[in-house]
Amino acid sequence: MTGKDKKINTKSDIRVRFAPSPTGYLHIGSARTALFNWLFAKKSGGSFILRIEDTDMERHMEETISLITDSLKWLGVTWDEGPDIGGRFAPYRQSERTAIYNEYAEKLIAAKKAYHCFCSPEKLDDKRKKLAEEELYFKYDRECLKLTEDRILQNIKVGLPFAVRLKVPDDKDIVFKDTVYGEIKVNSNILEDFIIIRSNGRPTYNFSAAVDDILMEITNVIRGEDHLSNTPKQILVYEALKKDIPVFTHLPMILGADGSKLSKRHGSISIEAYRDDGFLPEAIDNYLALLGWAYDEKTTVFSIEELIDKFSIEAINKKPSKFDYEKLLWLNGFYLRSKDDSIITALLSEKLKILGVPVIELNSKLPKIIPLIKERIKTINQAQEIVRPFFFDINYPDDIKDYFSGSAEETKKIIETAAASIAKIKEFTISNIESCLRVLAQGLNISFKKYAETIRAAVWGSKVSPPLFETIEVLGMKTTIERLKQFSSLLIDIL
RNA sequence: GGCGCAUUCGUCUAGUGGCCUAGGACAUGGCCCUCUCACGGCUAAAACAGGGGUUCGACUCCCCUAUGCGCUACCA
Repeated sequence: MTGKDKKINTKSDIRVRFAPSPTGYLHIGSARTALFNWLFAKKSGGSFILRIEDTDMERHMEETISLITDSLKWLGVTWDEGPDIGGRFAPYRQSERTAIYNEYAEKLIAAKKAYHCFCSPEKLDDKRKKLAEEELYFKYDRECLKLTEDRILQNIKVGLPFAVRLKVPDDKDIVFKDTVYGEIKVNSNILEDFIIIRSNGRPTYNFSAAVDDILMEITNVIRGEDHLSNTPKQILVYEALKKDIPVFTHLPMILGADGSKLSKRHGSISIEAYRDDGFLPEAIDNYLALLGWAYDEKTTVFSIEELIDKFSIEAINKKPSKFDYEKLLWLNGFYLRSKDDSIITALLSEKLKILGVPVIELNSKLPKIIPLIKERIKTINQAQEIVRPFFFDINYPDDIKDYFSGSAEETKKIIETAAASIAKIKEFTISNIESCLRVLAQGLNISFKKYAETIRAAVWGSKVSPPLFETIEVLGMKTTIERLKQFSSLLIDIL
């Protein structure tokens, strides 16, 4: 309405959460979910909560928690409350909240909205299988709902293991409005009395997530579309507890290039892997934002600030998207090109140090090298490859003779004249190297194109290289001449 | 099987009944720049899943079909 109603970047009561299960690294899809939650929180001036959903101790792997938090931090997704920093509603690990879930389950039992179930998983399984043979679907038959109070007490007393089931109301339409998918209506009859507390005392997902979202005062639930079908169950928990439901926003899935669920078959799917492969976090963030969201009809590049500024839940679309590695690569290259040389230098230095290049050599060469390769790389790892001949001896490939088009005689002449003339250059500058080589080519009446391809093969061992004169300048007179001679002797063998 | 959701160029998408001869980006082809490769510029090819309605008019609304995906666990 009026300007003062606009609440951007001021504190608001909006509270969102990212709730990963620590079963592995942070993958693409989860990262997108985290990003959208974070963008929404930033945009609305709300709080972003990190909660670890580790209720299944068998699947849970402790080490992966730091894997996930490290990746989030790398992406720039920061949290206001979480397991490591605490907050008003601590603890933020569900494994530390078992007593809370049990307390709420007890309340529900007392209110006759949930009940003890002594059926063993094996027994249930048998029933399921039997019905499956007739192509029928098993829905829990409420056997334990019929148990008398005395019987239940007796069972508990003798130590019979039990789970707790939520009593799902009969024939009730569960309706909610998803901000992306619109109104969703499901009849409760298709739902069984699902388990909320397992026989080991731990809650199941649909219960712990709902309870925590209530307790942590989550206002907006933003998560993957795979949870859309679970939402009615959680709403039932909200209703049983007499609480208002939050605003639900489900995000379309991210699929592999072939349209199937994104998996290792499709290449790297962990954020960690992209970091190791030399991607920039801003490129990943930007790319992820484009999956299921668009600002207008032409903009594709967004800085984090622009993303926060322009992001809106309303603009999220419903269509599942396929992960396009090529486009990510292009974006990363784009960001790399826009970066200050010093940033690329720092990133590349790290990689090169590991390969054993002395820091002093790095410091002297890299400032000259970066401008030469900046427009030729899409990742830092590609930079590492491209830059190799500047730091290590080269091996000529077996098909090296296909790299130049002249005759053996001609090639030999080119190499020899070059070696002799280059050795005489007084000041080893780019322009002196250029004029030296151009004069040589002219003198031999050879096109410079052809001349250059031969020199390139000799000093770089490849058909492609960074710009020749600049490359030679960085290599230095000594190395250049050594390579020309090395190449020359090789020529004798292959011609 | 049941329930739910989706369907615009190869891919990400714009499009909310006439602005659409459907726009942009990546990828692809061509041209230019050029010592190679890139970068950059120009340019080309490329889509409304199918069938019914509704309407003067449908990419846009409704129905059906097809296809895909998700949920249907004492996984999350």
